[in-house]
Amino acid sequence: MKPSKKHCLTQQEIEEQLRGAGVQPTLQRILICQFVLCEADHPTAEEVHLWAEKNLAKISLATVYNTLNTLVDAGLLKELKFPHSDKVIYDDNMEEHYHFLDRKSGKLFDIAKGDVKISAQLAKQFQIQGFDLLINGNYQRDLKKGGSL
Amino acid sequence: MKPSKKHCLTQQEIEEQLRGAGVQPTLQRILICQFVLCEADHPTAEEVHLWAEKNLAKISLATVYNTLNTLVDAGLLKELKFPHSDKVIYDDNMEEHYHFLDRKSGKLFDIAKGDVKISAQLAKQFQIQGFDLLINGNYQRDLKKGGSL
DNA sequence: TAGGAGATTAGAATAGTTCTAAACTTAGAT
DNA sequence: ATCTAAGTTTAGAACTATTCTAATCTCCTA
Repeated sequence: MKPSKKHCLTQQEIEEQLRGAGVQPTLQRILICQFVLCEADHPTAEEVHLWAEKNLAKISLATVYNTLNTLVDAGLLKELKFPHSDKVIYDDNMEEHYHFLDRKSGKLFDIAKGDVKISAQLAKQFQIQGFDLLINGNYQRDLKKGGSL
Repeated sequence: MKPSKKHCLTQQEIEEQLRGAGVQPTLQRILICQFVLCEADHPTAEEVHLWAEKNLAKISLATVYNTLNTLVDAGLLKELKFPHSDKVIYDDNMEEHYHFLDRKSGKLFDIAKGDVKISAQLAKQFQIQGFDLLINGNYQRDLKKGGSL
């Protein structure tokens, strides 16, 4: 069972990433990066705020939004919106990719672009520049024998 | 140049459709159906409201929302949400289909399911039930010689 | 150790939609 | 024609997610 944390970064590394992206590495920003770049999985602003409140005595919701927007502008985070929710979802996977939505849990999974083939035969008026694809269905963990539940 | 109206219905036919779907055909509902089922193309609630105000002396925004939700529940209309806008968009095309978004104009086009082939090679944990696909790009009208602009 | 740019903050504002509770309309039984 | 009950419409309040505003705070540079 591998850990679900994608990539753990030290505070140093986060500071460097921020500075490299032209963003002043303040306490609040470093903390939020720790969460959104290392721990979280498709969090909403609300989830980031909740987490930040636990890990930083005092932080305002406005700062959470400001920071998330700053990170998006700096190219460290992607902003996503899906039909099943009105909340913006943040994704630190900066590769172009698609998503799978588990209908039961509402949980999102990244799907590599290479795992899906899309071919569209459209009238030539339609000049395709990109696809937004949300696959929805059922995520069934522990399918293999000896699943650990 | 064929008219863009998809299917024109008489007031009678609309009343029948409503009754058939178990919805009382009130004046407001018939009027709104006239617009969303016959005239409009992917309207928002706001657009429906604007149109309704012009064609019916007095109608409240609440009624517009109530009616649209009633039509969705009755299976006469689909509710769509896309990442480029926070507004719900209504679609009277009840076939399963995809959409094309013209980046410049923000205009949406229905894309028949058969015009697009999607094949996903995912781990078997992912049991696919459906795809939400938004193709985005450039809609270039008048590509053929003799375009009428 | 003062100046100033930039960051943070609380709370107001905004947008889109839903809720509430009262008034109105309608359908059906008489 | 009349009554009643159920269903519809309405204005405005409420709600949710997010952005804005303007004051305060921080901290780099000189």
